[in-house]
Amino acid sequence: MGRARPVPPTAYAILGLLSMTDELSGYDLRRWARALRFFYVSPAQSQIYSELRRLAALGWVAQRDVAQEARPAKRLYRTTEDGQAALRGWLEGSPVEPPALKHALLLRIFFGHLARPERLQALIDDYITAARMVLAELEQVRAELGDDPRWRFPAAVAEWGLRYYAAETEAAAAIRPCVAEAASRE
Amino acid sequence: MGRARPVPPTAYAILGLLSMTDELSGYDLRRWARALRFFYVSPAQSQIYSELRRLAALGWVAQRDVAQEARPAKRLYRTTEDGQAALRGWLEGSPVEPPALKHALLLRIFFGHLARPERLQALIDDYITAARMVLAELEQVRAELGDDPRWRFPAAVAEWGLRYYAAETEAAAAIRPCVAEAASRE
DNA sequence: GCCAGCATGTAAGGAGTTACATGATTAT
DNA sequence: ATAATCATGTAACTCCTTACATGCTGGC
Repeated sequence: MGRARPVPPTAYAILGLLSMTDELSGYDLRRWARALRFFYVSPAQSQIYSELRRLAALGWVAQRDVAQEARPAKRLYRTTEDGQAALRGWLEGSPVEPPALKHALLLRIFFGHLARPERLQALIDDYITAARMVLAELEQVRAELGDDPRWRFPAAVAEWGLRYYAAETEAAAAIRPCVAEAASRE
Repeated sequence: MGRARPVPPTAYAILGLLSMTDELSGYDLRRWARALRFFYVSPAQSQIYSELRRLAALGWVAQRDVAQEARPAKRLYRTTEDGQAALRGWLEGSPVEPPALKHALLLRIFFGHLARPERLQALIDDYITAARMVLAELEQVRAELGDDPRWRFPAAVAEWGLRYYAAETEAAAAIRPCVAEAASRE
């Protein structure tokens, strides 16, 4: 019973989403997976389907085909006992990867010596605007989750996210003058 | 003169590092690239070499082989005029990708209903410890950069990083009790 | 004797993406 | 008319990673 090669986090993410619901199609999952976008790259549609096939092959999800009138047929998935056990094992036993961040704005600021300062400031301003929009979204998400114990953990993550994006706007605003200083020099 | 397919950000990152220095080998770059690790996944050694070959093929860097006694031969790279122009074009003209985050801890907390609360708390504690270590590193980096105008932009990024990781420790500490609350329920 | 450092490179493969294909229904 | 929604799936490709290969020098 050799443990096969490790399953990627995205597969666990999909399995986890299924574990919080009853039965979902790949199409449904695409919407659910958007909930991850604040803290985890939400997978492409094609990947959702391929991960579902992987999970089915592992016996971690069960599938059921449902015909519909006037709509394409659905394939509904739900977690199996093995799937729940796999998720629990992942949560309890596997090492947590360090967060992977690719911050394209910071990459550009890092090489800011080659840009016009006004351009950098504009990029920072755009970023603050975008972060504020995420904040607004997250506030709504947080409100929708309420204090329903069923969504306690997503709610905790949303609260983290609120702090996260608030800190981003503050950090962006804080370094904006440094870039301005560079502007007044050249 | 059809614009070929876009060059990945990592290539610009390497080009940018070369633009801040005189001449570097792939081996040297591996160390320099570590500076990116706080805000951008720092590339694997093999990728550094392959990106350098790509940049050389584009004419954005020039290479020069240097024989050494008692050491393997070096291949030193420096940016060309075209390379500088490409970097400037990237900074000024190309759209900034939204930050991509893969926060494995938050993914696990999101699915926390399947974990023992003590486990989640331990994960959070580990994360806080790790974030504090990053903070210590960043403080040192920031101190080393000083107020040398040459490193103004890296310094600004380091300051962003200090806020970022401080916010992470705070967010982690803030949601820890929510997880604890779950513990007292079950 | 052994490991770290210097220095480059190949091979294999996994994770993830975009774009395409199909086709009916409903709303604008 | 046209777009969005429902619903799944394939093809091609890129990015990036790990592991391996090579080999000399210097310090402990």
